[in-house]
Amino acid sequence: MEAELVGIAFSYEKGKGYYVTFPEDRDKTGIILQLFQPFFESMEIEKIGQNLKYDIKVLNNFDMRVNGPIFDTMLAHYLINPDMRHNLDVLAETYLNYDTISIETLIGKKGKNQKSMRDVDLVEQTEYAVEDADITLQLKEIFTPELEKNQLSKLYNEIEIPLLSVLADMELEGINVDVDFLKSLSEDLTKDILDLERKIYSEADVEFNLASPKQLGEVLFDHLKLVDKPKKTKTGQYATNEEVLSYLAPKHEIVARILEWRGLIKLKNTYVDALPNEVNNKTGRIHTTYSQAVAATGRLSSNNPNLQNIPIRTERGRQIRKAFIPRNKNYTLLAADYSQIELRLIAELSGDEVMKESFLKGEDIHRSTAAKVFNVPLEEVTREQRSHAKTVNFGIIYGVSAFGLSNQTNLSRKEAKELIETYYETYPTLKKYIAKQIDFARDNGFVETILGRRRYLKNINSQNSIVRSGDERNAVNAPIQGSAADIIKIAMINIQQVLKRDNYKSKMLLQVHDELVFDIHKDELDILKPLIKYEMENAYKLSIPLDVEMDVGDNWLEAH
DNA sequence: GAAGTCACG
DNA sequence: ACGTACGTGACTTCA
Repeated sequence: MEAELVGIAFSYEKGKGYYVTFPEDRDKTGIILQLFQPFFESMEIEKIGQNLKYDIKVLNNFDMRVNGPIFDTMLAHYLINPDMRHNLDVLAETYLNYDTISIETLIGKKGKNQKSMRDVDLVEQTEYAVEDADITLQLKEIFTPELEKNQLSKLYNEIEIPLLSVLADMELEGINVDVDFLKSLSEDLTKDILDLERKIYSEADVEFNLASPKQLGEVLFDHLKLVDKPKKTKTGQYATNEEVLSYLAPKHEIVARILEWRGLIKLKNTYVDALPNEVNNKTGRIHTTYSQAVAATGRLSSNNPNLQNIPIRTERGRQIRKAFIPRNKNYTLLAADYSQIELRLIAELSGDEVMKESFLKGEDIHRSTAAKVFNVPLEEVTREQRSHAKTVNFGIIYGVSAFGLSNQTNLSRKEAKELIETYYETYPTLKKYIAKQIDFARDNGFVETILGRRRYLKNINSQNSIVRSGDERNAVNAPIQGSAADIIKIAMINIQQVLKRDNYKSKMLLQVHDELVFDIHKDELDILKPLIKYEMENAYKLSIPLDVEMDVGDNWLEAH
C-alpha cells in the first residue's frame, strides 16, 4: 500500500533479462508505466512472478491492472511442498543450486540505516533485479511438470491462482474502523489496568514489572511462596501461563487480579492501541495482508495487522469488534460463517452414517453427540453433557488423548478414556476412518484434501513415538482443516466473480477461516444475502448439507 | 532473536 | 516410560 516503484525486471529467456527504472515523480512514473499497458493487460501473454499478489497490488496503486494468465512460483511451490519455506533464495538454492545476491548486501540490514533500493548503484540494482526475473522463469520450468506429476495442476490453476487476485482485491479494499471508539475503549482500559496494578503491587508488597513473566514468577513463588513446587518452563523459569495461574486463582486474590490484568493489557496493546496506527493515510482504512503460502494445511493467514484473531470470546474483548464498521451510512456489514464445517467434513470423509444422519436432520451436533454418548433423550441433555460432547467432537478432529481430554474438561483420566471409547462406539466408522488415514499416510508419505492438496508426513514411520504420533494426528487433521480451506476458497472465487461481473457496489473484505465479511450496499442486500449463502453452501457438493449462518449489522459484532 | 504468553478458527 | 489436540500472528521481556 505504501511501496514506491523503483524498477521492473523482465526475463523471457534463461540467463537473460532487462531492467526498467522509474523516477521518484509519481506522474512521470505513470507515463512510463503506460507504455507497458499492452503487456500487463494482454490476455495472451503469461506473466510469471514470485508472489505476484504483491506486484499486482503495487501496480494497482499506480493505476495499472494486470490481466491474462499468471504463474506464481511461490504458490506453485506451496502446493508442491507446503511445509517448506517458499522464498526465492531458498527455491533458487534448492532447485537450481544457485546462490542469489542477498538484498542485505545492497540495502543493508533492517533498521533505520537501511537504504532504499533507489539509492543502490544502478549496475547492482540491475544485477539483483534481473537475477530475480531470470530465476523465477527458470523455477517455473521446473514447477510446471512437478505440479502435473503430483496431480496438483487443477488445484493450482482453478483455486490458488484465481484466489490470488481475489485476495489482492480484498487487501486493496481494506476495512473501515472507528478510531474514536477505539480511543475511548483505550481510556476505559487504562483506568482499569492502573487500578489493578495498584492493588497487585500492594498485595505483593513489592513493585515490579508485571509484564515480565520472569519477575512475576519470582514474586509469586519466591517472594509470596504461593506453592511448594512451582511448575517450570523448559528453560527452568517459573511458568506463569494462564493454565498455571487459573489453578491458583481460587486460593489467592492476587492471582485473579493478575489474570485480569493480563487480559486487559493484551486487549489494549495488541488491538485497541495498535489498530488505529494501521489505518492507511490515503484510504483511511485498514489493509491486512493475507499469506497464501504459509499455513501447511491450505489455510490463509493474515498479518500487518492480523485481522483473523480479533477478540470475541470475552465480553470486554468482543467490544473491539464494534470498531469494525461499514464504509458509510449506505452500507452494512454482513458476516457469513460455515456452521460446523470441519465436523461435517469428518462425517463426510469417514462416511459415518450416524454422524451424517445428525447433519441431515439439521440437529445441533454437540447436543446430538451428547444424547448418544450419555444415552439420554435429546431434550434432556444438560449443559455440561453438551459441553463435554463438544470438547470430544473437536478433540477427535485433532487426535485427542484421554490425558488431553481430561485436561480440557473436569473429567478424570479414567472418565475421559471411557468417554472417548463410548464416542467411538457411537460413531463406529470414525475410528476406522482415522486408522485408514494413518495407513494411507504410512503407505504414501502424504495425506490429501478433497481437492488433492497434499501434506507430506515424513515422520509417519519414525521409530520415535513422539514425532510419529504428531504425524499421525496430522494425518487426520490436515485433510479436515485443509478441505474446509479448499471449500471457502472456492466460495470466495465464485462470489468475487459475481460481484465484479455484475458491478455490485458491495465488496468482500475479510476471510477468517470459516467466515467471510462483506461491506454490503443497502440497496443490494436483498439480492446478495441469498446469493452469498447459496455460493457458500454450494461451493462443493457433499452428501450432507453445508450450512451457512449470516447476519448483518452496523459493526462486526452485530453482524456476527 | 528466542522465549513466554495469548488472541483467533 | 514418555508425552500428550490442529493451524496461525503479535506483543513484551531479556540476553
